[in-house]
Amino acid sequence: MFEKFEEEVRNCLKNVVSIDFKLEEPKGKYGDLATNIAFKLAKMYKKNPIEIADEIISKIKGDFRYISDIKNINGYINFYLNYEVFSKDLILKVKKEGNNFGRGERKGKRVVIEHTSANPDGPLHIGHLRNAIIGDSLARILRFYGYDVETQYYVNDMGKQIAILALGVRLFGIKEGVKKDHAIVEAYIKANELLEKDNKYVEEVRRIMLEYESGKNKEEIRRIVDLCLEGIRETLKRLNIKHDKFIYESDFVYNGDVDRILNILKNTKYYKENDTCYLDLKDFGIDKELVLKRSDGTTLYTTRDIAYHVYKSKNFDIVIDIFGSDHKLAAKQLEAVLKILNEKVPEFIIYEFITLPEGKISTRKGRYIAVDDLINECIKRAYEEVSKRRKDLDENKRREIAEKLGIGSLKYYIARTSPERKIVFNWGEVLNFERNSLPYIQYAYARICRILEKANVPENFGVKDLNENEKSLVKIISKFPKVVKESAENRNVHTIANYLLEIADVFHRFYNSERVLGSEKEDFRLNLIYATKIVMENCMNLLGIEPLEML
RNA sequence: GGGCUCGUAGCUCAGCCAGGAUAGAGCGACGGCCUUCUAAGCCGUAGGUCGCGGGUUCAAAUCCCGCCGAGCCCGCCA
Repeated sequence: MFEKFEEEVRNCLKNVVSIDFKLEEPKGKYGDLATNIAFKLAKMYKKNPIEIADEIISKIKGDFRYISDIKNINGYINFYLNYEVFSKDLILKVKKEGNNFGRGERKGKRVVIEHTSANPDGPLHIGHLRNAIIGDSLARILRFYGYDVETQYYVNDMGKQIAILALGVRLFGIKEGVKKDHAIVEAYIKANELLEKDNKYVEEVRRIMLEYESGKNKEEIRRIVDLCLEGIRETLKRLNIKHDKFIYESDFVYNGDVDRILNILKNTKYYKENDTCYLDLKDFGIDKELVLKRSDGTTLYTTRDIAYHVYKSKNFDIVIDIFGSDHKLAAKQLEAVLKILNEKVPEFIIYEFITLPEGKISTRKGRYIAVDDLINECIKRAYEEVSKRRKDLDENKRREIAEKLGIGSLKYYIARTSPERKIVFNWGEVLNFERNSLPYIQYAYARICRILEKANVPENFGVKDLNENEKSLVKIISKFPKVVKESAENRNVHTIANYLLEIADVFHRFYNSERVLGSEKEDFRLNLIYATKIVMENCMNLLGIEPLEML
């Protein structure tokens, strides 16, 4: 809605000046929108910007719905919002559109987002979590913005690590009575230990790999992989993260795609052979040669990944990959190869790692925190907190709140940090249930729910003489569509998370000094907080976090 | 050594892409606010050479160059 006000300001300025200008939101006690256009013109005409601003303002005329006043402050032209009319329009719109408020128009474009894609050799750990949360939320955001989004989990069910896993399962079996992915990783870790000790197992792994690529152990390995995925999916389900499709890497070998693409590449000038087949990508600024086939003839992860990306390129308009920063080179290589093949280059969302205070995460060495354990710990801590604060609630209710608050807090913590910032994992920070995190947001939401429980939101309401707290609330929620656009177009998730926090912040302030029930403005305020509630819900939906009516 | 990313208050971060009017939050510290819609809240005080040095500009945390510091990558692993 705020964009309507912007549009009005932009249009009236366009009628007066012909150069490009930028609108900004002043921070302090200035207008609701301002432009520095007078400074730009002052330079061009060598005149005082204050005079120019006056001149521009005098030329602006017409009937405006949302502009109530225009003032020249030190050369900045400030536009003031007509809050009475704007608030009414906004609230009516939000009420009418409900959970569709802020939704973008259909773009008619198919987007594929690949995320999580953790190797099926063990449970998800804290590093995968960031990938999954960013990917899932981005999918929700782009869908809401109007794209046709499909999410895919690329299952790396081929290559050395899977051969090692197969060896582990052959030798040690899969423990019963344990969550499948956790049982699988035990065999995997043991096999890795053997490999370090005894060379004969290295040869064994090589043989499994060779046989597998020719299709020999297909069923055996698929069974192990699917078992592990069963566990991973269970974890993702608890996190409210869903993939539309699971795409198996090995399928690109078996269906002939990999060979087909290798043949195409063979006829390019980049293709080279010695013991191996590789691409020389120096023309793309990559010194490192990209090996496509080992000397024993087997393909590599990258080879198969190229085939996967060609498939995505052919079936979608926009390809988005969520990658850890350790995959930056791989991304660059992939980009180069896809250019050679004349296929769509993906947009890479690169995130930095979450590290443990004691060092790097390694599934192979069993040094990681499983997401399952993390979730349980979050819920446990949330439960303690809820129990402390809500002794009046019964056990079941407290457990229910703790479950949602614990998982939501974890997701929120990761979603709100911009991806290029590395995170050193710290229980105290992740599980901060005091202020400024999800509980703070949920608390604002619960406060709204509590008021709305006690009164109906009247259909009709008058709006007049808004105070600062009311204005702030109106303004912040009116920006939601704009925030969605920004978040979607920049492909970032933390914008939404931070915006949601801002709404909660503004609401808490409002709540603290303005009475809703029993006030003279009860009708208006009920409508206002109801609209706030809807916008908060819409935000939480984009983050895959369930709003809590009570905490 | 080369490539990429990050460096904003004691700590954790937003703002940087699309440069503008006194750089925003939270934690921690100190001081206030519960007979009224949940105090998981609100208000106030203290705390900043926006890593350092140049440049572009009327204007730089934001753009450009150099340097310093931290992280990641540079496998016939994935």
